Amino acid sequence: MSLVLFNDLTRKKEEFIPIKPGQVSFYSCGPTVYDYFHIGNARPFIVFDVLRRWLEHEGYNVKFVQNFTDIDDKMIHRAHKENITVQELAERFINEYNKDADSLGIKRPDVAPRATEHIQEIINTISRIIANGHAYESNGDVYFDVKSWPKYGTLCKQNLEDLESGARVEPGEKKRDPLDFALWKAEKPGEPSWESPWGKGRPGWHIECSAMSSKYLGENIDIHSGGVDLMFPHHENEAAQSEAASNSGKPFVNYWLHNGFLLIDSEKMSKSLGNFMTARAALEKYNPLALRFFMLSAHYRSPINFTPESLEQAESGVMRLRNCLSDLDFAAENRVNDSSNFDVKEFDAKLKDFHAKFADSMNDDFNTAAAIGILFDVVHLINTSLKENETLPSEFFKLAKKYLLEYDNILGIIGDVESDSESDEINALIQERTQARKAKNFARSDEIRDLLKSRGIILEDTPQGTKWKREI
RNA sequence: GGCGGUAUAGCCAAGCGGUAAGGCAGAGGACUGCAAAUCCUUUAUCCCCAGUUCGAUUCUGGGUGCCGCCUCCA
Repeated sequence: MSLVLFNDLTRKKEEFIPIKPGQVSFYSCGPTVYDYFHIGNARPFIVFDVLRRWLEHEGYNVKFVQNFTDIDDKMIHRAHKENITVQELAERFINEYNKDADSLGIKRPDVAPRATEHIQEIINTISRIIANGHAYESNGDVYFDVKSWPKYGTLCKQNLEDLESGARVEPGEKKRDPLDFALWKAEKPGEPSWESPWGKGRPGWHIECSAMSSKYLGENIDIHSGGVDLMFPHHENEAAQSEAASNSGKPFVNYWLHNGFLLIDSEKMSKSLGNFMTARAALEKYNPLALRFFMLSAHYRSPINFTPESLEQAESGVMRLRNCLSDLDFAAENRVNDSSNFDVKEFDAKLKDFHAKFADSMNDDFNTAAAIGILFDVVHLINTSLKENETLPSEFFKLAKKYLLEYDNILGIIGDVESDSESDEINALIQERTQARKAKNFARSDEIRDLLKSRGIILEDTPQGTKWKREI
């Protein structure tokens, strides 16, 4: 089965056919770096990270671009409030973004362009739109002329009249039509500004993505992703700008992908409701693997509800996956026997069958929830094999681990179970406990177990001895 | 008002024409000094009402509930 994606342009699942065979140009809307990003922002970062990894796994050469919006109203307000420059604010929160994204196991983009480093490209793009007759200058502002662009509204499936009725004009704007949106904003006192053919000013919000995506990916790109709320106006405007600038008749984007909203306790997250949570705060409370598991346990287009219960469930699920891997490692040290009569061929055949199902799920509009289901089937198969066979051939361990790691390389929800620097001390305590158990000194034995438990180390007694693992 | 999404067990969540994956939690059992992990067993008239069909959770129509977008929020 080949990859099928739900394209918001057509509202249908479509077979994914890249512009250049074997290559994917992928632009994902990044954060506005005025604050820590929140747990709702984390969803697109995580799910599209997984899509990117899946494409790479399938052999595509993916060029993944995710921007930093480092100049806009929010940036200006926040910098003013903190009494620092917009640039200082951006530096700080780009850094914080990278910290949190790294913690969440999100691969860095191939290119992470910043709006303020592409002012010239933005100005060029605007100039082309004006030259092509789809934008106009008005007292130092430049606006996109929506009425001149018949395709406007095709992404969000709205007609101009309906959009018009919902449009509002901010005081001080100099638009010809309420639907027109700013490409360039004339300088205001105390705000950062750049020289342009229309006087000093700064870019509007949408134009940076048009300018930067075409610079790094070309005028016609394969995939563009973001949250559903960006569909209108952001992506609608981006498409209009990009296509009006290139004037090539080619679509800006072939596949538009939008993730569903993350709710907190069934409500939209907002500061006024008091249910706002940064990714940083979530990471202090929950394991990153559990956060990823949670994000990937539902289809990316469905809304998901962030609750303490759902995160606890995710943590339990992650533990089950990790237990399998650590049981496997432990058994690999104690129970290898190449003359075991375990049927490796049959095992391999089953794993291959699961592998095909996993791939089918991922290829079916990137159905990570179903794929995780298959992963649990694999885990169950491995657990049962470990249970039913006292010894197993080394080929069994090789295969089991190969598949688990392959899946985790895409999903990133199992993580590393290797022992660490503390292990010498832990092993010494375990040895002491083993002696105590031999002497039927269960009081001491349980004391050691509780001591380690309090440090997040779980002991498990097996016929091959005591194994330990970390809580997540 | 316009556009759109969604409704599956106690909870989370796939499936979407041939009578329901998986996970979490619970119950019983095996194993264990006790645990933990794991294994076995167990838990669903798929929101309601019509219709299409040999057959619908799955398609169509109509309800109802919840949610999102409609100018700078992923």
